[in-house]
Amino acid sequence: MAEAGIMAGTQSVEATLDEAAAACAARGAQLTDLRRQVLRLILAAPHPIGAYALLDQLRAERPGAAPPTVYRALDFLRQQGLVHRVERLNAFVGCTGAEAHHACGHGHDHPHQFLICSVCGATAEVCDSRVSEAVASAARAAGFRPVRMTVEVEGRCAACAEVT
Amino acid sequence: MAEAGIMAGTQSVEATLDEAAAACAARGAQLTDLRRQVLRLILAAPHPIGAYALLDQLRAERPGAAPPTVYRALDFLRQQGLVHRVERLNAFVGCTGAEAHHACGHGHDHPHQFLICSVCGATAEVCDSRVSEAVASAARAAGFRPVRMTVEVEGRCAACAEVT
DNA sequence: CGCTGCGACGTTACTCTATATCGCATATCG
DNA sequence: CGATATGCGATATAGAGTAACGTCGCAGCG
Ligand SMILES: [Zn+2]
Ligand SMILES: [Zn+2]
Ligand SMILES: [Zn+2]
Ligand SMILES: [Zn+2]
Repeated sequence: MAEAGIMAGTQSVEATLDEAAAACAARGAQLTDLRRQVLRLILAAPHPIGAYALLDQLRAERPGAAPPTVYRALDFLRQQGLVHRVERLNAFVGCTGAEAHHACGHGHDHPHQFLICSVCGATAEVCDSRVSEAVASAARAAGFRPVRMTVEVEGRCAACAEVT
Repeated sequence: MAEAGIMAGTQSVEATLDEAAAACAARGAQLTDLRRQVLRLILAAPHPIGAYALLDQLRAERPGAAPPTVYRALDFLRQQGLVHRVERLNAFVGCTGAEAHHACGHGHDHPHQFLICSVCGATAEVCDSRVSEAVASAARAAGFRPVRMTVEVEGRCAACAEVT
């Protein structure tokens, strides 16, 4: 596990961006310059990043940027499964589980879980089918028809747990 | 408005408030008038209610109320396990799983899951230990030490699923 | 060519959510 | 009595998200 967000050197980010552009194109969508810039900022951030922090950084390249600018890009990136929203943090993070989903045949709106370290802020995405099935099963047992689920765990990451 | 599934009549609300006051007292905390008013509003609401909707209603009885007024009360009520926050909705709801937790020996910060109907807005709290254990187990498998978890499922409740 | 529809983006102006402070009153204790 | 803690009123500000409208560029078409 390449430690939540600390991975991704600059090269790797650009490579990911190219892959993302290809994936979008394959679905008839296009990763425009703006969307690419926003995705680059998210991937370059060490941790989940808020919409307004994103906006501040974006303004360096695009002075006219306003909240709708970044939110529209975020909506697109989320639809494409390139970015997830961390509800507990009101922040956004790049999807790091794509390979697994492709292997499992999942589309671009796949079930996932977040492990959020309350010490260092690192956030890791995991995709445990036992979890998603347990949740779905509990929901159905209550007569509920599940569509989307949010599973976020707060605690201490491996690195921060050692220090204790 | 008993549509939210597990609804409480007005009498039941007052009874719940008395129970809550007793539970707080047993822990050395006090359910003051303000906190009681806020909890009453939450329990009387048919659905999870936002902090500012709460504030509007609170001002009817307490004209000077301001955001910190309601947020302080909410913080207290959450600490006491009387109220939960629904992250997906930025809203608050009364705990309806208290009996189960007492039976299980859980304290006042118990693991729970929400089923949120995207059609009618009804939100049900369930406490499935298989879910919380599956999540905790997945977290530990990643070297993570879980402390608190948020599990929220969006979909259709039994009533709204029938209509299809 | 001009017309039209559409998607992406710019721009303004808001609403809603949440927190930071400051300050005052009371209560409780040594 | 002073000292500390809690509850709460009041103002201000930060952060998150949306509505509404306008503009530009481009594809399709008569
Ligand atoms: Zn993902
Ligand atoms: Zn950590
Ligand atoms: Zn509960
Ligand atoms: Zn429903």
